[in-house]
Amino acid sequence: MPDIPEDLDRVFAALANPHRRAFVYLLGLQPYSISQLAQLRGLSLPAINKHITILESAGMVRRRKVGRTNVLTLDRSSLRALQAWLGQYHAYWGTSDESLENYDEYLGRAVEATSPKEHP
Amino acid sequence: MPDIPEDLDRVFAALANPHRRAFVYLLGLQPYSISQLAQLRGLSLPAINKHITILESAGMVRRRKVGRTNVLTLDRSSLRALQAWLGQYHAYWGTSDESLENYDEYLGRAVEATSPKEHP
DNA sequence: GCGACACTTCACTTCTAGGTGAACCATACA
DNA sequence: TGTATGGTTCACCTAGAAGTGAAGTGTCGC
Repeated sequence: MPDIPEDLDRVFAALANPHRRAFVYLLGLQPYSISQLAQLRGLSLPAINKHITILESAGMVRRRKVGRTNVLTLDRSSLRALQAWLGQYHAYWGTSDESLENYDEYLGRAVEATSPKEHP
Repeated sequence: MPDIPEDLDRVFAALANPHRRAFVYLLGLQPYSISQLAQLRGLSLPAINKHITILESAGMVRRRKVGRTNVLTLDRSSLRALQAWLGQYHAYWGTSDESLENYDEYLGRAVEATSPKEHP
C-alpha cells in the first residue's frame, strides 16, 4: 500500500512545465541567477520569478541572496523522493508489460460494485 | 544532453492530481469501470470521464468498450518512460547531495551574462 | 418493445496557471 | 550622490483545469 504524500502534487505540477524542466536541467549543471534564466528562455523577470517560486515551493530549488542577485541552486532530494515514489510503484506492480492479466477475471465481476481498499 | 520530450508535459500534468494518482494506483491492482471509480472517489461521472481522458492522452490508461461499460487498464510503459527520464537525470547529475560544488566558481562570473548551451 | 443502466456530451461556473508592462525597492559603482 | 542594474510586487489579461447538473446516446435484460 504505497503512500501518496500531498507534496507530490507540487513536484509533479512543477515538472509539468517545459520551462521549469529546463530550469531543473540547467541548475543541475551550475547555479544561475533570475536574469540569466530570463535571458536564456526569453521570458520576463516576473515570469521567471513565478516559475522559481513554484519550484521552490515544491522543494526543488533553493534561492540565496548574494548582494542584489539571486543564486539559484538545485535541491536534488525532491527528485530522489520522486524516484522513491516511482520505485515503490515499480516494485508493487511487478514486471509484467500490461495489467491485462486480470482482464478475464474482471469481466466476470464487472457488474457488481466492488469496493476495494480505500485510497485517499 | 538529456532529451525532454513534449509528452512529459502530459505525463507530469496527469500525475499532478491526487485523484489521477489514485486511479493509477488502483488500475495497477485491477481494471475498473468509470462508474466504479466514480463510486470509489465520490465524484460525478463527467468528472471521472475527464480525468480518464487526461490519463489516456498521457498514454497512461487504456479504455476498452465491453458492452456498455468501459474497461480501464493501466499502461505501464508511460511510467517506465518517466523512470527512464528520471534515471537519465540521475546518471547525469552524479551522486553529490547538492549542486553547491559550483557555488564559489559561480560567484566569480555571476556578473557576466553567460550563455551556455540552448535548451528547448 | 421498453425500462434501467453506463456512459457521453453540453452548457455553465469557479479557480488557477502563465504571461505581460509598469512601478517600486535595494544594491553596486563611477 | 546619482544612476544603472537585479529583483520584487502589482494590476491585469487570457486560457485551461476541475467540477457540476441536465440532457442525450447506446446497450442489456425482461
